[in-house]
Amino acid sequence: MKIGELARLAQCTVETVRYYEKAGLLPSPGRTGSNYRHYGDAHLARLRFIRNCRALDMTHDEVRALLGLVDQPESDCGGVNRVLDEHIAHVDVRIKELKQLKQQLVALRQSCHGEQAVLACGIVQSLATMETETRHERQTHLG
Amino acid sequence: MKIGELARLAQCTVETVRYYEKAGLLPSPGRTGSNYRHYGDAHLARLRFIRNCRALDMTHDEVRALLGLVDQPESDCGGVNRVLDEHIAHVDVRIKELKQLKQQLVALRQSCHGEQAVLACGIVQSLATMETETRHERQTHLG
DNA sequence: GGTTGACCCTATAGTAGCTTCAGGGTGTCC
DNA sequence: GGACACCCTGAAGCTACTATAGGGTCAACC
Repeated sequence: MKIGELARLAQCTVETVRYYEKAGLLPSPGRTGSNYRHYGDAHLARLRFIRNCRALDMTHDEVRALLGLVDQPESDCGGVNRVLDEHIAHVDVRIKELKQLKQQLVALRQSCHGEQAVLACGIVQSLATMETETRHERQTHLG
Repeated sequence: MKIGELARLAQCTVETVRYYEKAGLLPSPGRTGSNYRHYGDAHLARLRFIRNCRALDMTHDEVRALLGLVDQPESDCGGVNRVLDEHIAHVDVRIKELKQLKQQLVALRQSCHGEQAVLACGIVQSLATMETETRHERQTHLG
């Protein structure tokens, strides 16, 4: 099949497919006489795998790691489990970070007591003077 | 003060300060005879404001909106409250998304029943065959 | 035979928010 | 005058794409 059909079947764009090829996630397919990419079912399966991983917010490095493991089908699946467990841990960390962030934001929001002037607004004053001991270094790739 | 001291006081890097200037968040300071940037306390206050907003995961657009409001100190602070409320809503949405993602991941993780071969692993099989009706479009700038 | 339209190709630039690097100038101490 | 910390600009790199420019291919229709 040609790239347009592949993309449709995997629910992504043609540009994304070409991008994955350049990024080394999807192997380069054969070409027709007119230089069109020509894909088979194995390509579709691999692309679906990649899209599913991406839908689960894995990075390309994580996907690459999984694909590397899948390409050794007789080896045991401990590595797969490990990648997933680490990814779940990333998600957990990010949820905790965001919950803490929300608390900070709600507290900040409450420091405005309905004044009229921006000058007197508790939010603006806090943002201007807060010493950022509250800095959080992002622990994961999840923004 | 020079850029190095400013950066130290605001807990960021010199490069970040120059980047904020180019991005239009921090006004261009005066220059010394040897073309060094020369900052005053107003610059420090503004930089701290920006860094605090960024520590709260606001985008540059959100920060720009807040700075625009702050620069009209007599106007009322309803706009500030609105920016904050919207940002809190973004954070809420992202927390919900991540919780749902975690559920998917945990379910996927449980589909491995301790097989040895990658080929038979329920995780790998799911990732290869799942139809991604579970696709989630990101609703916010928070990754 | 010409042309329309859907599809394909490559290469490049843009997105956010920085970080890093190359290649230089400045200022002060010893 | 040499070492070293600091400053400057401009461009490239990061992630995971998306978009754009400028072209080639193929089948159908008139």
